[in-house]
Amino acid sequence: MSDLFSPPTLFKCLADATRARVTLLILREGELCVCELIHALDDSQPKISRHLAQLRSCGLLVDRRQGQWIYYRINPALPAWVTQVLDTTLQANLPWLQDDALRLNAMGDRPQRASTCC
Amino acid sequence: MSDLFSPPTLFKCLADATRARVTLLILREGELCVCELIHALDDSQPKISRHLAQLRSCGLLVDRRQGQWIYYRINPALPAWVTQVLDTTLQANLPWLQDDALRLNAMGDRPQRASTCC
DNA sequence: CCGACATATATGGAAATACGTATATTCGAA
DNA sequence: TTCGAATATACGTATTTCCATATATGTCGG
Repeated sequence: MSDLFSPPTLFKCLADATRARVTLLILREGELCVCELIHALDDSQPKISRHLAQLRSCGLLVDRRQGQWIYYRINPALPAWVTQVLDTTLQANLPWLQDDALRLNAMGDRPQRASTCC
Repeated sequence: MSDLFSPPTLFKCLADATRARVTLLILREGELCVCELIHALDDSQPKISRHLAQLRSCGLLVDRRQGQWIYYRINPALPAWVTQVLDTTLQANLPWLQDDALRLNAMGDRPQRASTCC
């Protein structure tokens, strides 16, 4: 069911700067919640949320709720070529992501993931 | 100078079905002229031409004129990651391209490239 | 130079997309 | 069950993108 990806379908998901930044930052970090993304991208909540919904509905991202937070990560069931495209793009564009990554790291009060606590 | 490619810039170029088909078919075949693309995609001349202009102006394709024909190929000076994204996408989506490839192969009177004659 | 062919561009309108603002939903704590 | 925080969605609008039609440009053969 992850073979709904034709090339233009995938590329449309990533053709918007906000969606590309969100996707690559999540790939880099493993998992991020919405408030972390809002902070890292320094953008409005509805804007981030709308783009997350789009990435979720096209199958690139999956979410899980933990308490009041909703965490997004790359869909682990993605076709191999999609994963490969994302990896290649991330590795070659780390500088492009740097500002977002720095803002993320500078963020205080980041919520604890279940996996990192207890 | 080929580093004008941020991720969303590249993905925007490929986010349209016509442009993705053109790009991947050219990558598969090495070089194609406009009339071959029109035939392979079974689409109108202005439509193909407009998308070719877009792919050329964003730097993905380069063209050369030979007589009355204009041949397009992948820009050989592309950043490595872009080439890698294109290769990965092509290899995993050959079935998606098959109809276009079949129409191309079924085309009679294909113009001769300079490299293949003389 | 002229006509035929290959390709490119201009133009106007339709459809898709993105955004800001406002509002709804969901959860946890009290 | 009410409040506040986190997140999602609705709605109206501005912008972008795509297309079809018409026209322009450039090349070749005569």
